[in-house]
Amino acid sequence: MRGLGDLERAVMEAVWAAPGPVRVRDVVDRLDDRGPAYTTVLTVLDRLAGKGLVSRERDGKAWSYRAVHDREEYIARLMLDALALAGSRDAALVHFADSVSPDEAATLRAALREKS
Amino acid sequence: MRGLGDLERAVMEAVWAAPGPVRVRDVVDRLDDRGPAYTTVLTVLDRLAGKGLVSRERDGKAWSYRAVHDREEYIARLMLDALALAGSRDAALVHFADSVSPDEAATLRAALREKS
DNA sequence: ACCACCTACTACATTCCGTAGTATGCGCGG
DNA sequence: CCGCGCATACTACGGAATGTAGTAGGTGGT
Repeated sequence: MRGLGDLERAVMEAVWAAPGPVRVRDVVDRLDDRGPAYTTVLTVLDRLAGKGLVSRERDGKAWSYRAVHDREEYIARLMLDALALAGSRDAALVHFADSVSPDEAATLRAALREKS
Repeated sequence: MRGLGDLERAVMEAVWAAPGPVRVRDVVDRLDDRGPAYTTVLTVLDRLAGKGLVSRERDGKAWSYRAVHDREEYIARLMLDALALAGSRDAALVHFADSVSPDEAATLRAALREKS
């Protein structure tokens, strides 16, 4: 799956930012800097649902949308997708490890310790 | 920058696979399974140059192209780009660390040990 | 019954990418 | 010295993704 467009990403941000399921109206309100039309947001949410990134559920008259994966999970997936393109996954990982900040390296070390 | 298309990626593979700079003809030959026209490859290489992924230099009558970054560097960059989209980089890294295979975890640990 | 709000469907412009033709330039062989 | 062969620059076109939104129609509340 190709990455998301700008608006799609902004909509996902809005969905992730909300504590629970959101209605289209909520997303429109959170996106007032962009000022997209209600129907534009509706279309984007439909497309995101088609891509499996959000799910819909009835909420009275309207639909509510919720993210299928949380944001960090999604990011981790993107990173894995990138990694999958590498010829040598190990070599790519080494480059990656070299590129992160010291703080992030510490986070990674800790997470890897937990892991096994 | 949006990710590359299939042909663009295949062309980059060909460029990376070569030991040195490649001419358009070389890339066409390496892509005979796809059988793209010479001019198609030329166009793609131009676009890749426009994206800063390859550089051109004169080689007699023809141009030669070389990858600006090696393949693993490119992959690491993609992974960092994905990471940059995270709200919490740390949380994303933890998810990522949880997702890699044991072998890859070992590679990461080793690389992180080297690092500091 | 009517208004406000929601949804489903449709539509259109832009950009990216795959794909390639055409026109043109230039060096080498005859 | 001229044409052939190969390389390049420019242009083009179709399909998919994305941003953007209108229109028609349903439904609940007043």
